[in-house]
Amino acid sequence: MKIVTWNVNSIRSRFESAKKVIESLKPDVLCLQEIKVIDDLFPYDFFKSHGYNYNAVRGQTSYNGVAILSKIPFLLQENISFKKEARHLSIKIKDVEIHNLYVPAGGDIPDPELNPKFADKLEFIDSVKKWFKYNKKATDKIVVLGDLNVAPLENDVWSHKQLLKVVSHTPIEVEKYNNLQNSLGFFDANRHFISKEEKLYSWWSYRNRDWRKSNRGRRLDHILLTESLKKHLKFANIYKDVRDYERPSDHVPVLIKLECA
DNA sequence: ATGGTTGGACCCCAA
Repeated sequence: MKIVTWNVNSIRSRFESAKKVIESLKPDVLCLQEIKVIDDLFPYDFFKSHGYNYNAVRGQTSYNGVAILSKIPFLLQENISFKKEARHLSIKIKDVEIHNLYVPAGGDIPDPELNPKFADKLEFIDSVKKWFKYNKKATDKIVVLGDLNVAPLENDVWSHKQLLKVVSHTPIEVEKYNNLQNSLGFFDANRHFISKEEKLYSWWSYRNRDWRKSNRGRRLDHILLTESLKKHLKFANIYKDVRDYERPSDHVPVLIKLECA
């Protein structure tokens, strides 16, 4: 089973990119964030025409919004609510739960006292951590993926030193992120295959003339798995070339292959 | 230190 997570930054602006992503990566399950559309206006037909007959959409106008498109039937699970914002969707395929998350970006000022958006971000990560701790077991087969908006490792950003006070890589966020990761002993699918010593990004700002040349990337998109899925994980990759598509999202897709038991 | 760009709604906000 191939599972992809991708922050599309508006699905209605991303048809051409999405078509190419679907045709090249051929995911069985496609988890999207920042669809920026209400449920009624979601492009269900576009995905059906590409073989995704099963969908779960939790949209919102203008901001946020998450969706899961699947070629395989699934069961819709409980969603976490947070200030009426559409940031979580979860499904179950066989005995594997998939949780699609869009963590708040958190604004610019890395101080929860001065910046309510940053306070919300910390609170959101905390509440998700608690939710997993109370509702799930470390022995469950769980995939947590999405735009988690935190680059936890030194080599998840282009300059650890220069980003210590930049929202997405501040010590307080990384601590919250690690607490979430440790809640059920999740491991990082991409770092399972690529050493922590190696630079690895999934996002490059639009505000660069040449994203590839400046290469000031960050790894904000993640796939975390509980230990019981370790033996099933066969492959993980980040598709950097998608950043060069026409009208690209600022995030690129991240994929894992799970060999089912 | 600042500004750079994109998307979606509305005459600016969030990323």
